[in-house]
Amino acid sequence: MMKRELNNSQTIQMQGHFLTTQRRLLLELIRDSEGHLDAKELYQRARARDESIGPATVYRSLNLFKELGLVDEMRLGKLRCYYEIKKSSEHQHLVCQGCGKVIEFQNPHFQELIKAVQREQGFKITRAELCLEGYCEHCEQEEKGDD
Amino acid sequence: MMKRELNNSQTIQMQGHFLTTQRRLLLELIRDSEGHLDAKELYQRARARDESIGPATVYRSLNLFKELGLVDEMRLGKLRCYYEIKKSSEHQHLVCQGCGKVIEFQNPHFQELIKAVQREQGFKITRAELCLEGYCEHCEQEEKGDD
DNA sequence: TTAAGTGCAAAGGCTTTGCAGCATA
DNA sequence: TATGCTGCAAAGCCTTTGCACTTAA
Repeated sequence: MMKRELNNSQTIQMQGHFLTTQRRLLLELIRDSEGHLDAKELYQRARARDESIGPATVYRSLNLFKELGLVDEMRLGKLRCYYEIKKSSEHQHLVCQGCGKVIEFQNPHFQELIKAVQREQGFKITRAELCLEGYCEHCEQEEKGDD
Repeated sequence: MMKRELNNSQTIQMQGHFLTTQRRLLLELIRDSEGHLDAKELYQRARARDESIGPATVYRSLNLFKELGLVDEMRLGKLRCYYEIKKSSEHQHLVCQGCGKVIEFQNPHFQELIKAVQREQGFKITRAELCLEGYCEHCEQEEKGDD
């Protein structure tokens, strides 16, 4: 298990806010999770590594990270928000309803779609999020078995 | 202002559950809103027409309607859930961040995209929801003015 | 050093649940 | 009429806020 330290660029990105032990931990956890954690889960993982961290710090940090543009907030599956370190390249998410696995993907049709809607509806689109749910190959097999 | 009554097909769709005064009112409100109400807003509108209705009834009814497949639940904009009477044809939503207007649209690229992802990721997709946010022509103008 | 950040606990929203009375099929 | 539904109130979550203490720059 790699445990890279957050580097100086992270400090710079804090834009004057302190990069505290707690914030560093939270950023590490978000990054290491490959981006599919909700606030509650993040709190639990943080707690496992720092007994004294409180939920308030988690929520405050998430809000700060969002504000600074360090993490993206996504609504996948049910109603929960998931967080991930902001990436330069756009990608969308696919959630397996069987095992909860989250897959990231990119597809040229997506950009096509955005452009088309922008043109046809006369909207300037600022945020586009695609929520796909379904069953991965493995869970699809199991589903069939259960019927 | 048209105020069509819910017809018998609605009764049938209740699948054995009572079509009570409250449920009829809620379904009417959801339908008349053209589908972009969250639970709180629905409660307020219901309250305006029936002083005595409580939030519990609204939430219970929404859960029932979802269960029966009478309404669709969508996550648009912030984190709120919006409800609309289920329609046969698929459509997606576009929210204006300026005025809150919700536009429904369909675009062939969307189906293309779903098919492509299904094929490329080996997923069986069961739910697909596209969340677009931006500024409509009118609000885009105002934005420019404010800068 | 000192302003910003933290933990704790309490408060705030929204949603669900338990229960006695009411209304629909 | 009898079960299911409702309203009320209380409880449950998740998230935010206030305050005194701590800590990073």
